[in-house]
Amino acid sequence: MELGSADITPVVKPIREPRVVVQTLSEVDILDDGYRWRKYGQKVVRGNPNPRSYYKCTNAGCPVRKHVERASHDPKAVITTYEGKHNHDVPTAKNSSHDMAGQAASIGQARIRSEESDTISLDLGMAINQGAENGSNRQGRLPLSEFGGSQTHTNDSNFKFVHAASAPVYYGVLNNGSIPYGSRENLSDSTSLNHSTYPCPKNMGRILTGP
DNA sequence: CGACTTTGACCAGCGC
DNA sequence: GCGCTGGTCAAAGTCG
Repeated sequence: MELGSADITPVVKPIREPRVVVQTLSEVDILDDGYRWRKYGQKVVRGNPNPRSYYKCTNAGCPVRKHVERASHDPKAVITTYEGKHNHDVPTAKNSSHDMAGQAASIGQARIRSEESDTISLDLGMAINQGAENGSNRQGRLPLSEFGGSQTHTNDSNFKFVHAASAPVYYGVLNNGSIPYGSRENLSDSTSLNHSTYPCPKNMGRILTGP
């Protein structure tokens, strides 16, 4: 549409699967979102002394992958990047008594469907409240807002702030595969540092799980 | 015994 | 063309 066929190079990124970046404050790396994950790799990436772990959904035919890495300066900030969409139900076969699995199933696969753009409908099975985004405005200092301001193309990528169980979670939906935040360090820097004393009521499901 | 984690090696993409 | 970085694979090991 721009110039027809001169500048556009759509072939570069054939990424179809929506990418969802979830940042949580947790002491554990593995966020039990109800699905079964198999670790298939670990790598130390630049700019972050903490290794990044690669997980795949163990369900047959499920192409979902997820990368888990800790923020460089925050041992409690865990950045989880989901890629793909679960094409199966939550395997709540573990113990759906009173565990996270039950919660996730109960709350229903958080279907993040953007109203602004038909981005994704990823059912992560995590406990996510969509309505929490309007109530909390404290993340205004985050670079996310900056991102939203400068990036007028909300169509291509939108970022959402939601509450997962009650832990501050930043939900980023990428439709074009680009990174919403310019520098990850900024994100991590202002993420948990300011939320050291977030008001966790009582409903902290699993995100902030303690030993 | 099965499922999962760990770890090293290999491959592809990108920048210089 | 070369080197670096990120991502994935596969074999071995560990735990329940």
